[in-house]
Amino acid sequence: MRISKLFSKTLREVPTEAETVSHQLLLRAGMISQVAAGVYSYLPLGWRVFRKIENIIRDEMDKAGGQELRMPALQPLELWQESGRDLAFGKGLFTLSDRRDRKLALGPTHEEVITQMVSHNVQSYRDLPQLLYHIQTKFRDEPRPRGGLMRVREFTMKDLYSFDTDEAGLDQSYNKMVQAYHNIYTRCGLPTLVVEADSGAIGGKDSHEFMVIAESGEDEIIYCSSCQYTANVVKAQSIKEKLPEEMPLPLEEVNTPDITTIEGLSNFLKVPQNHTLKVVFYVADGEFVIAVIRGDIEINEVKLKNILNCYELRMATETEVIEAGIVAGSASPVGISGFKVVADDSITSGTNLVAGANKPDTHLRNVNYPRDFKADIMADIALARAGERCPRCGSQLSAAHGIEVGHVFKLGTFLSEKLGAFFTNDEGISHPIVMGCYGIGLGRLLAAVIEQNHDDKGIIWPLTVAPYHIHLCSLYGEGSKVSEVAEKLYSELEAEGLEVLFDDRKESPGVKFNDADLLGIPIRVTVSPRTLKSNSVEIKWRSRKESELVPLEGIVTRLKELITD
RNA sequence: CGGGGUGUGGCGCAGAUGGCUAGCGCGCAGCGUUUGGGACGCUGAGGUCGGAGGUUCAAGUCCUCUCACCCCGACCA
Repeated sequence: MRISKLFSKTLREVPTEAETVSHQLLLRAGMISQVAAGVYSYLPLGWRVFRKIENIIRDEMDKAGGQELRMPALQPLELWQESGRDLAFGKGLFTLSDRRDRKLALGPTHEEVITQMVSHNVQSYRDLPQLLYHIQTKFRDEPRPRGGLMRVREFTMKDLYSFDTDEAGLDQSYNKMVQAYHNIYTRCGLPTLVVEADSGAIGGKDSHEFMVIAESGEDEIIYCSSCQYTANVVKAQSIKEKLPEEMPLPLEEVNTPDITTIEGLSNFLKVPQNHTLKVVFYVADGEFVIAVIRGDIEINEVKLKNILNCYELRMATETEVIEAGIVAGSASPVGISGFKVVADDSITSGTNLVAGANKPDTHLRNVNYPRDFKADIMADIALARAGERCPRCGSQLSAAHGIEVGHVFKLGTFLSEKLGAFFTNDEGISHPIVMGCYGIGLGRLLAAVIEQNHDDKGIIWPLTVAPYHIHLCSLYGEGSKVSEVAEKLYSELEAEGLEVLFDDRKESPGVKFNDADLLGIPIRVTVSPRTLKSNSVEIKWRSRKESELVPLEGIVTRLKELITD
């Protein structure tokens, strides 16, 4: 490809809307173009990278025994109502009506479609296991698209679904996929971490995410460097410090003027924060819920949501709290009734705690569980934090940010049961098929590759996903011998099937080199009067600092070797 | 959805107290001079100032409404 003919242009200045590195570089290199919030076009160079990633994924899926098929983006809404997941996805589901006013959804994922299809095609244990996948556009009405390709509303996902007769089979399929995913990321030049994850709207039991560690990542990972425990914060656990037991004392009211925060309370009464109780008010699918936790710990809303088994969980608004007759700032579960109380198990340790008195400017000393209040649900709803101790080995936990580039789920049988995907086993008994699902967002993966492979000048593509392998630069070309040599080299390389981007423009060396650095093609080959003096060209890897002069003779085979090594 | 911010040629921006032909840099086109890390000169093209309504002799500038986009939070590949 000649740059002089290339549709996209590079940008000198960083577009103001771009914050993350990959977004800036994709825009500057002319790889993508925004159409609406969270909706992008891929321009020729970006699309080439996309297709390379797609092919790597396809290759690994096929190697793992996957069969590629293709399901539609447009799906009947009924299917979602049948599985009940229209509620789980909520507003994230794009819906529309056809001319007969039949309701349709743009698929945010494809479990329903494939499960229904499998229910028609699989009757016997002899038909299992199956690994089916496709690479298709997904639509999700994200509350907030962001970071360029990081989080968009229309995106391409590779999703594979496994169908097995039992848990052991599922485990096998699951492990195959985990291995295939590792291969994919490695081939894309991305080191990833497998972390324990929450399954969210997808549902199911075990679930792991593949994370690329990056400052710009949206996710927080809690990990233990001594025992390899790694989990998404929303899932992570930590050991809660046990507090010494004392003799329970009688309840005592204290006046606490204008004290409404745990910190203020702790300072005012000279009581450590871990000797206080914190209450937070939520609305879970319309029901008012009180969450109680030790004052020094934060509530993990994902854990809370899972315990409550609800579709929508949000903090209660100020008016809802007032309408519930609660004194915010001095609230506690002591002496309050009519609400569901969920308590973190941290409150079972420690005695004589300080909690609100449910009266303005008043708190209670010597609150003891379960003497003074009861919880409807007692569970772990705490947010784990770096510095706390590992639930597995007791060492100190650390935290890092990550980009979620893949997610795998052991779904089990809840969907096959709902959608009627059963098989007959060798004893003639009908069983629900055991399912798993495995997704990779291609655009996000592409962005993550850039986040991991760039410098202040631009992108540094790994050879495997680079839009082209060779960036051929001719300096001061027009009408000279340089042009003759470069043109000849270009056609020879193309004839050999090498992927070459040829900068044949009438631009100064500075412009060409800067563009080459920005575009990040792995090998730069420069032809100029200077190199021709010694009958050679200059070869420079984008990833390295130094360059070398290489004789023109045999240059094509030399380059071919560089690329295949 | 809550909070913050921005909309002015393709890109980045400037346009106090309203004032006459809306500027600058980059990019783009033509000509000339340059030539290994974003060269220089001259000439030129390109703008419904996000949109609608209003105030005024006069609106990019003031008022009302609205739309879009970005960033921070609650969600996900």
